[in-house]
Amino acid sequence: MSIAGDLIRGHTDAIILARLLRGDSYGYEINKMISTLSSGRFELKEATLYTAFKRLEETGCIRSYWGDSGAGARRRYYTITPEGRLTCGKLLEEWKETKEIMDKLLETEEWK
Amino acid sequence: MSIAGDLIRGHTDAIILARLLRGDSYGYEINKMISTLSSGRFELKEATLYTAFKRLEETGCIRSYWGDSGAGARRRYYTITPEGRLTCGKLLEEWKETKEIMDKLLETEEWK
DNA sequence: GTGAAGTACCTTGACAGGCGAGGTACTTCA
DNA sequence: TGAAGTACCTCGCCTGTCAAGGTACTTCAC
Repeated sequence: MSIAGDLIRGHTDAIILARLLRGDSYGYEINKMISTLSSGRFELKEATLYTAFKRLEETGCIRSYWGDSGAGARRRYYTITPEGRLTCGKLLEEWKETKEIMDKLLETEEWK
Repeated sequence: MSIAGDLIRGHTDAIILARLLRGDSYGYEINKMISTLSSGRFELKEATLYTAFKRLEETGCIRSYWGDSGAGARRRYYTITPEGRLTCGKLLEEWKETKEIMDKLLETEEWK
């Protein structure tokens, strides 16, 4: 089964920020991580990812810099900003709440 | 805190179908249920709701009929179809999976 | 008897995020 | 030499959400 994009819509920022909380990273790696951690069931498309980066940078949640790549393709690294940490905390909180509420709404037993 | 619609995007169909699994209902009531069960933190907008009904009816997941309203505004009731039950099961399964994966992706501790 | 508030439905058009498709550029290895 | 992997990026379409607007009926307070 593959999970459609709309299911994680609104959560991509949270995923990215949570990853950056653990240290700087770059697009390709983050994409790989998502795919790996989800055993290939989630897959953020590149277009989606880079749009998200742009959005997050514009809102001041992350900053980017070019890594010095002696060999191989150049990488653009991203760092989370204090602003981003704040946002991330909020999004994590929201996810927790979303889960709780969704579980309540999807309960097929007992109603009223 | 209020949960933006994008957070449940892609899950509205599941919410509606899960509700109809418990018996026929109509738009206004479903909306109220969502608002009540979530203590006002989720709120499907009417436009969203009716768009979803239309979509679900077009895909054969639900069927509608006008309730005989002796008094008060007329109500359009919705029934879940066998097809809808199937879809609902699938969506519930997907939600479970989404939760697991999201939790893994949002873990801020341990990476690698 | 009138006007607000509640019940109940519906449509239109704007907007935003995801993504398919396409592109660039470099390296490694068969 | 060319395929496959790493790594970046953009354009334009599609779809779901929602603000705003509308209709129509009932109840209840003033």
